Amino acid sequence: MIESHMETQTQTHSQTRNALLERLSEPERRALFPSIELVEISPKEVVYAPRQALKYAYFPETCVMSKITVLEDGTEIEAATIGNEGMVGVPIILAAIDMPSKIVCQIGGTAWKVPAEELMQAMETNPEFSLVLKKYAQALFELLAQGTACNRLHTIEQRCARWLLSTHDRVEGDTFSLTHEFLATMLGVRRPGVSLVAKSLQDNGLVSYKHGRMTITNRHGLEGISCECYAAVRDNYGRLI
Amino acid sequence: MIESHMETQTQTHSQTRNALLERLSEPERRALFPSIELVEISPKEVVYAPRQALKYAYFPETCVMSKITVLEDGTEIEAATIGNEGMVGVPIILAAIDMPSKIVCQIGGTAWKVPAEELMQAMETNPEFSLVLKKYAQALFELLAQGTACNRLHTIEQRCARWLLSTHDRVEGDTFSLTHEFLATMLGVRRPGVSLVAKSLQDNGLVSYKHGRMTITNRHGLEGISCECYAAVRDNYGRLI
DNA sequence: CTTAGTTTGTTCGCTACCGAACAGACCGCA
DNA sequence: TGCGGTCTGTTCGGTAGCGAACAAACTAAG
Repeated sequence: MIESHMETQTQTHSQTRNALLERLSEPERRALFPSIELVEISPKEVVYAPRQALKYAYFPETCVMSKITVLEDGTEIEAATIGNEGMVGVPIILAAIDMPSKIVCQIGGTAWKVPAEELMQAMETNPEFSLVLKKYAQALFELLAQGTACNRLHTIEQRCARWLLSTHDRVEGDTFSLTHEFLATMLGVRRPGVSLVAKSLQDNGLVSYKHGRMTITNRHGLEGISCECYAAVRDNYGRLI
Repeated sequence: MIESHMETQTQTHSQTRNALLERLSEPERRALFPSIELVEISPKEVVYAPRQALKYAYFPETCVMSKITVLEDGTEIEAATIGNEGMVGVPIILAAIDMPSKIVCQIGGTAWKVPAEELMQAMETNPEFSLVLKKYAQALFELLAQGTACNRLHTIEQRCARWLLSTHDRVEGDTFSLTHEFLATMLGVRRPGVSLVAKSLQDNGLVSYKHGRMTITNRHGLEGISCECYAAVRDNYGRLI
C-alpha cells in the first residue's frame, strides 16, 4: 500500500532517505534486495522483543527506533537511538540469530524492511556495501561505549538535551510526539525529573511542548546545554560514514 | 624471550589460553598468523590511546584489559572488560582504522599480538574463525548495551561486585593487584565510595585486601551482591561462543 | 630502621535524584 | 458540552553519592 503510494510520488524508489541504503545505486538495491519493502512503523511498536528471531533488518526513513536494555525487574532504558542514519539489525551482520535487547519504535514513520538472508547475502556479494555496514556497526559500538560514560556521569538536563538533539536529527521538521513519561524511561530517570528539566528548557525558549507534542525551538541553545556525547557520537559517525 | 621461555614449557604453543584463538588448530594458527607473538603487558600500560592507529589485535591470556571512554575533561570510565575470553581490536574486523576509546591494561600478564592485516586476512580465508570473531563482537556489543543500563541504575556496591567477578573470571588464582582508586575510576565513582563498599565486602568475608592486593574469598557471596548484569553478560557470551 | 610515597579510613556539608503522591491542565470522544 | 483518560506541575521526605579534606596504615627503597 505504502509501496504503491510511494511509487507514484518518487522516482520509483530511487531515493531511500536512508543514509546506508543510499550508498547503493537503485539497480544495486533492486538486485541485492529483491524482497525489500517499505513499511510504516507505529509509535511504541515493538519491532523486536528480547531473544526474538532476527528475521529482518530495518533501514529507517522517517521513523526513529531505540535499542532498549530490559532488566529482570522489567525496567527499560535506552542504549541507542537508530534512525535514517543507520539500521536495526546490526547483530545480523555479526552472525547472531537473536539478541537480548529489545527494539522499540520511538517516533512513528517509514522504514525499509529487508530479510536477514538477503542482507547477509548482500554482505557477501557487495564488498563496498559490506564495508558501509561494518563501519556503521563500529559507529554504533562506540556510541554504546560513550553511552556508558554518559549515563554514569552526566546530569538529566544534559542527557535530555542530547536525546532531543539526536532525535531532532532523525525526524522531519521540528515537532514530534513525545511525553515526559516516555523520555524518562529512555533516560532511566523518574518522570518528574524530566518534567522539571523540560519546563526549564521551555522557560528558556529552547523547546516548546504541550500534551505529548515536543517542538525544538532553539537547536543551538540545546547544543549548549547538552553533554559532549551528542557531538562525540555524531562526529565519530561522520568520520566513519 | 617470553616466546622461547614458553616454547620449553608448553607444547610449542599448542595451548593459547585464549578462548577465541583456541577455536583454531595449531597448524591453522601458524598459517593464518605468521607474525603472531606472545607479549607481556604491564599494569596501567596504554595499549591504545584514543584515535591511535589500530595496527595490532591482542588476544589476552593472563592479562586483563579495559576499553575506556575518555571525556573532554579527562575523566575516564570503563566501558568493557576484555580478557582471555575475547580480544582487543574488534573495530579492526569492523573496518575501522582507529577508535575514540582507549585501551588500558588492568591486570598485567600475557597476550597474543597479531598484526591487523593478518587478522583481516584471516577473516577472509577462514569462515569458521570469522564467525567466531563476529560472534564475539556481538557479545561485546550487547555487553556495552547492558553497561549503559548498569551504569545508570545499579549501586556502587552492585557494580563493584560485578567488576570483581568478571575480573576474577579472567585472572589466574583468587588474588590480583587492585587499588580502590583504580576501581573507582573504572566504575566512574569517587574513591571513598569504593573504600566504603570494599570495607563492607571485607567485613562480610567476601573479599580480603591490603594495600593494592585484592583477594576474592567468597565468589558465591559476591554473586549474590552483584547486579544481574554479571550473569546476563556471561550467559549471552556463553550462548554465542 | 627510617623515610617517603602510596593506599586506605573517615569525616564534613552538599546536591542530584529517588519514590510516592496528588492536583491541575489538556484533549478526544460521547 | 461534559466526561474520562492522558499528560504535566509540584510537593514531600529520604538517600546515594559527590567534592574536598585530612589522618592513619602500610610498603618499598635506601
